[in-house]
Amino acid sequence: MTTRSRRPTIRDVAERAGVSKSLVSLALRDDAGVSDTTRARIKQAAADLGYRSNSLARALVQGRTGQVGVVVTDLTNPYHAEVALGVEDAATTAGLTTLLANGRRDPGRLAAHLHTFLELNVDGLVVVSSRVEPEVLSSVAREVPVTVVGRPESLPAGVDNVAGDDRHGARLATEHLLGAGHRRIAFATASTRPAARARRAGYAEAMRAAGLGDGTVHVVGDDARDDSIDAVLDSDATAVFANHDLLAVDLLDRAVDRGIAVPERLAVIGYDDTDLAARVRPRLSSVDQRGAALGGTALDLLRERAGGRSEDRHAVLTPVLRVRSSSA
Amino acid sequence: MTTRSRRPTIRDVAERAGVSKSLVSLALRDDAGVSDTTRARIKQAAADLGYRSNSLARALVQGRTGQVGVVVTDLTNPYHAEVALGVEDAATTAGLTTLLANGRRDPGRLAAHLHTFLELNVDGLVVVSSRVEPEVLSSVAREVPVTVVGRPESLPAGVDNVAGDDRHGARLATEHLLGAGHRRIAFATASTRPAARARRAGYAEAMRAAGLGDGTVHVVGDDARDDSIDAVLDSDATAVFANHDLLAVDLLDRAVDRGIAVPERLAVIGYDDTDLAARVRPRLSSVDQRGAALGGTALDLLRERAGGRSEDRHAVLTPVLRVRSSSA
DNA sequence: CTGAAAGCGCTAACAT
DNA sequence: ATGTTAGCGCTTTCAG
Repeated sequence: MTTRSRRPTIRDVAERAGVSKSLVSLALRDDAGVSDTTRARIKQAAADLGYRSNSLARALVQGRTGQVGVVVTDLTNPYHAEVALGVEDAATTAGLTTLLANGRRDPGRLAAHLHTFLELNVDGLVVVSSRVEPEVLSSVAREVPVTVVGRPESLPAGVDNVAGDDRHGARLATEHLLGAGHRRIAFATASTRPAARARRAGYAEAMRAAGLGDGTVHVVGDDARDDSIDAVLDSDATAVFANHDLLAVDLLDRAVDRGIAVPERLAVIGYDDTDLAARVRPRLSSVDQRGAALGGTALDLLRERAGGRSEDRHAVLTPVLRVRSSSA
Repeated sequence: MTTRSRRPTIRDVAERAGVSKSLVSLALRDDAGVSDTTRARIKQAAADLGYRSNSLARALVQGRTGQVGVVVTDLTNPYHAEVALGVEDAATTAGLTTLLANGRRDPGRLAAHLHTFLELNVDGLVVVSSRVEPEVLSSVAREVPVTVVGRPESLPAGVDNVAGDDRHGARLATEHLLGAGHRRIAFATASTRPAARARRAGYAEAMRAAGLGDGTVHVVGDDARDDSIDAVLDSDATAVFANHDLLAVDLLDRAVDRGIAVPERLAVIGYDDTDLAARVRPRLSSVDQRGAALGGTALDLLRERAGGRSEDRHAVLTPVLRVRSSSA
């Protein structure tokens, strides 16, 4: 039953069609210079044998694999998954295949995956993580084009980057709340990394523009049960802009527990526009980073590099506000 | 800056160390029969050059790549993502690397990914989907070991399988509701595929055992706004067991909209124990299929095949009930 | 212990 | 239009 026999090679096809090895190669790749009749005969032979070309061998001789590696910090984060899908779509369109690996928020594991991909001779790498050491990025980028999606602490030379305009997104969210008449608007974050800092800056900017000083920033604990979540609810804020959806959902939850009506007594808005935002009650307003577009852009940058560009590019995408009932 | 120079090969290392090509190969793989001093010299030379072996070339000559392909129906489904992570963990432990591809619920795309992986000469395939055509599975399984995770309509010979015990899981859920005193318990599902049928059977079994006949089954529409969701709420049921978490969450939502108290007036329990279950309000009770364990088992089966087993194996894992406030 | 040579399956330059 | 030949980078006999 399980006839796991040796796979037919180009040689077997040649023999069956009664031609030479190289002619088979040409014919199968629809290269010019093969008569129609011969080509038909060869293709028939290949089909008969169930021949499928060995991409390993081809890659070895051509020096390129047509594969791009995507390394993601955390696939269980729907935003990251969305970026990965965006890369995959663009790659498929370009006739490339993607390999995906999950780093689980661990810089060591992330680096290991990058090296595995290098050994597989991928033609390019997309890093959906801001946790990879700059030295690692830069050493990897010496071998193949690399695009980082997101905002790492520092980005070495030789590496491309694409990120959402966090500052602008934060301004959108804050201005939306201001427009609804809120004055005491707080910003809450558990992170102090670059993306969070940019959002904080955008928030402060909008507050200042409205003559409200720098606003109020709450740096909360990572844990939903943390008292710092309560501190936000205990403040006099009538609206809170959370650095990401998960935090916003935690705030929503605590508010429900404590009988604080959302959005009547407290408006809440998140960031990332994950599935969760559209599922919780009340529906969470959120800033959409357009993850799929980020992923697609990352692949474009890779292809530009492969095409010869040598100066670094840092692309920025404009996010979009999705208003739902948590802030309406 | 971007010195994307030719990667050093085993030849360069040999030259630098002043030995022959093959000796480098032996030394680097810690093969016996190389003197310690020579080995040290060779390793030093390799390190100096930043040599990294070309896995393509190695795979070509060895006929195996050390890679297993994982094809998932829908990575945005957290349950599937969990299975994929389980495979990855087990693979890493076994010194294998995993390649991940996303099929987006499309049988055509799923099949295409399987073939891509075959061309990459993976040593085995894990299919986390019940949507791949049996003919595709069986043709693929002629070339490499294949394990399907889940319950496809039909499973061809030559393919291994691992699935949760859906019948048992459904019984657990139903018995839990019975134990809480419920009598009018409904089963709701949008699917009529094998997993759903098995859960329905488990539900009916538990109901009969309690002397409640076959119970009441609602086949609802896929869409949350569908009236059929309301039909469940309008029935006289005091508890509902939903075929999966997303459906359970839709029920929860509609119940909230209509002022139906959960769990006081209606208890709800889901299946899959996704992140969502622990995040919605009220917290959703759910049956945990133990996705990571399913993934790990899938890899074990693959390795057994590679080790020479020729008869098919169908492994079954026992699920676990997670009780939260939606049914307490 | 070390080196030379063959070959994995394919492509591409070079004949014919 | 078709065939020959020389590798891609590595492992693996088989002689020295």
